[in-house]
Amino acid sequence: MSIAGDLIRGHTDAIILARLLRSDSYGYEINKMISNLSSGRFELKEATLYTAFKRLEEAGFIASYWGSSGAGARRRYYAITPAGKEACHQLMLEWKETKEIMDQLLITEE
Amino acid sequence: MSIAGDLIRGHTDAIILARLLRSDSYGYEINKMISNLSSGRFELKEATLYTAFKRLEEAGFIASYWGSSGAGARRRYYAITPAGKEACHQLMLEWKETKEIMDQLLITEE
DNA sequence: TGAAATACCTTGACAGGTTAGGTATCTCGT
DNA sequence: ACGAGATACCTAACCTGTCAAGGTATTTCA
Repeated sequence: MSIAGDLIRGHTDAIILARLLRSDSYGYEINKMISNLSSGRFELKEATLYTAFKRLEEAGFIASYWGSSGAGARRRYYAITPAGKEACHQLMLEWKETKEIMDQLLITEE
Repeated sequence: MSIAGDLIRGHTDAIILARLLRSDSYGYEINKMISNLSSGRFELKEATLYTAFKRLEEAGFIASYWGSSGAGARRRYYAITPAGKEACHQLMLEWKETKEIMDQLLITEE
């Protein structure tokens, strides 16, 4: 990955929630989506991902259920909750503000 | 402040170096500049600021000297080094890439 | 049958930010 | 003269999210 995790830190929850806003999904797939959407430039480490799931579930922003596994390894699916949608919206606003502020702070001309 | 520290984490060095690219300055003033440039929406904690100075100086990105204090409390000025300019440039590119990637990752439409 | 992909999870260490203190000087109003 | 508030610096201990490194189990395909 070309972008260090610390640069994204504080935004991983937003990333995950944004993915679940589209549809229910499971860890492995979400990680692939993130890799694809960033053209391979960013990838969440598995430990980070699962820690985030735990954090988000404890916060009530996502709920999990085991996929009705007919074939393939078992999958734990996650669904975003109403509170999670609310939080996602909020986090996106914060990202917008972070961008504005950072761009201001990095200006070097008069 | 309206923006949590974790959202900026990993970018404080870039912010400080960008300020010193303009001119030498000292801790208290840099903090004021950051507050002003962000319209009061972001403020580095003092402890964060001074640990960053220490980190940047140890990395050889900035150099410090005591201001010729005629009046007022003593001030420790910081100047950016050539290596610091290089690092600043690099960090700005990383910020640009972070923005691009994050914007991709937060898209929820098709 | 064995490698590679899929899929999940945990533990311990680490780095950077925060909390909560501390010191000292200068200015200004009363 | 005195106290409040601004200026200006610094540190130790803690908190939190990420990461490295390990683990388990199943399916696919050569």
